[in-house]
Amino acid sequence: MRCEMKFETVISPLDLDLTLACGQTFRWRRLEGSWLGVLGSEVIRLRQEGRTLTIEAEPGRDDIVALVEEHLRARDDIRAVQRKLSSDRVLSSGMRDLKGLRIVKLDEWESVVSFALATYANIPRITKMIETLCSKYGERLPGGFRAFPSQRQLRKASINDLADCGLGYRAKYLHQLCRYLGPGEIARMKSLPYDELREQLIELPGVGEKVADCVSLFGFGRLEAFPIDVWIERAMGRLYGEKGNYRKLRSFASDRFGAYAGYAQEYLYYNERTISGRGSCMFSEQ
DNA sequence: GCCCAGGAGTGTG
DNA sequence: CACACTCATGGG
Repeated sequence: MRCEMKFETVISPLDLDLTLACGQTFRWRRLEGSWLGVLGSEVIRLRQEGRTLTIEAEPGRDDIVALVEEHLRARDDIRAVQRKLSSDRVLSSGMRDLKGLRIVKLDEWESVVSFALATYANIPRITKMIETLCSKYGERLPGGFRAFPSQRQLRKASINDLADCGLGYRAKYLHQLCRYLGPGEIARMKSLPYDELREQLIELPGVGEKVADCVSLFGFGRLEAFPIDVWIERAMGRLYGEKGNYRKLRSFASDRFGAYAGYAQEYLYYNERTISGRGSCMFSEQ
């Protein structure tokens, strides 16, 4: 990548490593102390040194900083988030060490595809599936990078073509998604309240409650969404003694975390995955 | 080889 | 409503 444009900005608090490597997004690669990724049609390199975030990109756009700031949700008031969640005895102590972990804002279409593919797979595999899709169907970008393929680009692929990308049974869902969900529908859904957005997402093939909540949170930026996967289910049982079906756990989270349930979920998710890799728990049981 | 993964869809009691 | 079963596969 021949980066010619260079910018600096401050997003605070921010821990780029925590934010880009915790399973919200699957397209950033860590290389020699910086992060390489694609936002829209822009190849971007990010490097954090203290409070300074350095952004490098190809010349061509003058709003690269705004692009990155939107992706990292620079306008989120993390202090307000943590103040609100600090009333929760379980989260209050450990979450201070995670204040640099920010929710990211993904492209809506990319989020639907990514999390529909993410069912019943681990993160390395999800990463590979998406990488293969991008390399086969995404627009060519400088430096051998690829944009995330659009709905129209993916429509050209048959179910077998998609299965050849290692998608398994998910190939059929993606094939249908390309025919049911277009830019028009996405534009319309942006203005819906969360509960209606969620209902309409669940109507899509391959999208159930969990995927709809991931898409609501990461794609449509609804911070009240609380996706419950196996890790969160485990964490809620262990830390809160809370067990049951999706509806019950979701209701518990909504009552407890309210408008910032998405951040609470990210803290719990990070912690649960970390301790399974022989780390120690950041949160104390209730 | 075995186990499990940021589950969804479908059928049954 | 709650379960049970299937789906297809690769990474650890």
